[in-house]
Order: sequence, then structure tokens, then C-alpha cells
Amino acid sequence: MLTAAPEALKPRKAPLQARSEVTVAAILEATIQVLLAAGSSERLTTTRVAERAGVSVGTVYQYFPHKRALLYAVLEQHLQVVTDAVDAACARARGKTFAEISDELTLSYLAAKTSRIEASQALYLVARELDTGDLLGSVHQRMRDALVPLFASASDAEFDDLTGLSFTFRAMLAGTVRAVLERGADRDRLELLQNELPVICRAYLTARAQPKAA
Amino acid sequence: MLTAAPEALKPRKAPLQARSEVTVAAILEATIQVLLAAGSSERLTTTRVAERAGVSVGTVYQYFPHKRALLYAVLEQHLQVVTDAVDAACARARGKTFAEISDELTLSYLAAKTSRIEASQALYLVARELDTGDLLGSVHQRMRDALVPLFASASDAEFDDLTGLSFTFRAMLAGTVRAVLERGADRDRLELLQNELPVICRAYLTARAQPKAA
DNA sequence: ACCTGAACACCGTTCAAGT
DNA sequence: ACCTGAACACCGTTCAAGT
Repeated sequence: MLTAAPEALKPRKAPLQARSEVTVAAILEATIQVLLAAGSSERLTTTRVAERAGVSVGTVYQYFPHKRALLYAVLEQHLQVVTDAVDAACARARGKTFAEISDELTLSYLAAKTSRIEASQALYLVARELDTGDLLGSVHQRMRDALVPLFASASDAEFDDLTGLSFTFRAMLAGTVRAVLERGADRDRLELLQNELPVICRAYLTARAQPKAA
Repeated sequence: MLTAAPEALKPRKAPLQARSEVTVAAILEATIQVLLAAGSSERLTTTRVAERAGVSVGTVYQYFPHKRALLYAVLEQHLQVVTDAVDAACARARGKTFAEISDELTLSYLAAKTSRIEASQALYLVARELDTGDLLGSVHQRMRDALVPLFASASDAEFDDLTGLSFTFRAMLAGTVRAVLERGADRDRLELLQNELPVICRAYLTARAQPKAA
């Protein structure tokens, strides 16, 4: 589990028998399906999710206390992918030059977001219907916590306010990517983002870097 | 009017008599009120808006075909403020150095967003409940269209792909600001943003600038 | 232990009736 | 021309009854 969900958004109960594990998986999968279809015409409705999952509404409410909890679970599941990608990038980049660190981070983040691009877009929509403050907050927190020692490990530079730098870097990276992906991004814009994002991030670090006393 | 609203989101009819102008203004104001209160407890409901405005639900629907149109009108009204600020910044910055242009843009944009900070946050919430693609799209378009000649006018540099540069600059600026403001930003974070945002933007332009042949 | 689906409360939207 | 508010359809959520 990515993080402890706030009490109100926790699943109602964990499935105990094999049968119900299947049910929960079906419900989560059905939610994504309806969500992707929802862009076109149908709205996301608990009844529709139940239908698609082949169960009754009551069953959905047996595992999720309300619609938000259901959406929350789906969002959480997908954020895990991005978080894992950033963690892996941090491990690979430790001790390299700050430019290499920057590129590793930006390209890994972008790759994780775009590899499941329809899912990412559907989930920006989910995040809309939800008060995702707690979940996103803890994801951001974790990301910043990972960035501070990473930037500190740069072989060729030192930075003044590491906490502030990490906060800003995260906002810049996630914000820019979101601003481009949120609405459908065509091939050209994706390519532009892929070229410019590393430049943006490297440029910011360059502006804040102090040459390291060797 | 900022832009032609898509057919579906247009107000139902324009107020013809003085009495109804007052009504429409009251409805729009009531919407913001309920929206700001909504953060805490109450949800935004057409009935609640009507109550707060001192009219009946039917009256609301006389001027706005549905709830979305109502929210849309409020969003539009507030985006106008930001757009005007950017336009003014463009006028002031034309022909200056690219660093001056960058600072003028970033600080004007940020000032416009933060001067009405509770409104801005409420409106990020509005944008959530709405399919704001068309409106934001045209705002972004207009902003890019303003940026291209502005960057071209820089006295000390030239840029290769002006359209791409403007697209990226807009995404970076708006995305970063949103990522910080969307959830409540305390005084420290605002100050950090105010310090770092100009650095980010200048750094990106620096990385893409080619010294001008004099 | 798990599932069903009719029933309830609430909200967006309409429209016949009023001034 | 403008306003009212009861009425309707739809959706989130519950719970007594089933296996």
C-alpha cells in the first residue's frame, strides 16, 4: 500500500475468501473501464460499475464505503506505478552529476506518466471528482523526501536550500507534465515535452547550483 | 466577453431589464459565496445558490441552462482578470531583454493569481467539476499568441522554435503555479514560489536563447 | 461470508401557474 | 418580462432478506 489512506477513504473491509478477492479485482477493473468510456458519453455511476463488474450495487458498497473510496483506490493503485519509477530513478542517479540526476528524474517521471497515457488522463479526471489532498500530499511529501538526499549527493555541485529546491523541483516537474497531459496531448506536444522538460529542469538546477569545493 | 463560450455552456438569455441584471449579478455572487463556503462543509447546489441569492431555483435556470453553465460563467469572469494582467505585462515588456520579459510575465501572472488567492483556489475547484477544455484551451491559445511576438521582440536574443517555446513556457508557468496554489499554500510556500518562479523561467529561456547578431 | 435489489434521501432540471 | 415552487428523473447509499 502506497500510504495509509485517510480513515474516511479506506476500503470497508478486506476480502477474506478467494471468491471476494475476485470480486474486488473485478470492481476495480470495471471502474477503470467505465472511466475510460466515460470520457465519451456515460457518466461514472456506482450502478454502472456494478453492472460492468457483474455484481449488484450492494456488493460494491460491501467493500467500499462510498464512491469516493472506490475512485481513491483506483488512483492509489496507479500512483504506485509513478512512485516506483521515481524511486528507481533515485537509486540509479545517486552520486552522479546534477545534470545526470535531473535527466534521470525527468525522463523516468515522464515515461511512467506517458506509458499508461490513457490511464493517466482518466486519473486526472478521477483526481477532479475527489478531494485528493491527502493522497497527493503524501505522494509529494515522499517524492520531496527522496529528492533532498539525491540532490545532496550530486558529485559536481552543492545547493543552498535543499528543502525549498526539492519542493520547487517537484512542483515544476509535476505541474508542467500535468499542464501538457491533462487535456489530450497529440504526438507533437508529447515530443515537444520530451525535448523541453529535461532542459527546463536542468536549467533550473544550473541556476541554483554552486560549484563544489573539491 | 473573454471568448465565445461553446454553445452548450452559453447563458440561456441575456437580462433585458434592470431588475434581471441585478438578479444575474446576485446569482453569480452567490455562486462564489457558496463555493468558498463549500470548502468547509456544504456542497455547491443549485438550490443553495438560489437561496443565497434570494431567488427561487427556477430563476437560476431562467438564465443558466444548467449548473455547469453557471460555474462556467464564474470561471470565465475570473480568468479575465488573469488574461488582462498578462496582456498588460506583454505591452510593458515588448522590446526589452529576454530576462526582463520573463520577469515581467512571471511576476504579473503570479500577482494576478495570488491577489485573489481564495478565489483562485475556489476556481481550481470549479475547473474540476467542469469540462473546461474549451475555455482553458482558448485562454492558453490566446496567451501563446501573445507570447510569440513578445519573445520575438527580445532585444538581446533570438529563439529557434518560437511556437514550441511559447507552448512550453505557458505550460511551465501555469503548471508550476497551479501545483503550488491548488492546495492551500502557506506564506512560506508563496514566498518560495515568488523567489523561484522567475529563476525557473529565466533559466529555461537562457538555455534556449541564441545571442542576437547585432 | 457473501450477495441481491427494492427503498430512501437528495439533487439537477422542468413547467404550469402566478405577478 | 420575470419569478415561483411542486413535480420528475436519476444517482448515491442502505438494509432486510437470501445463498
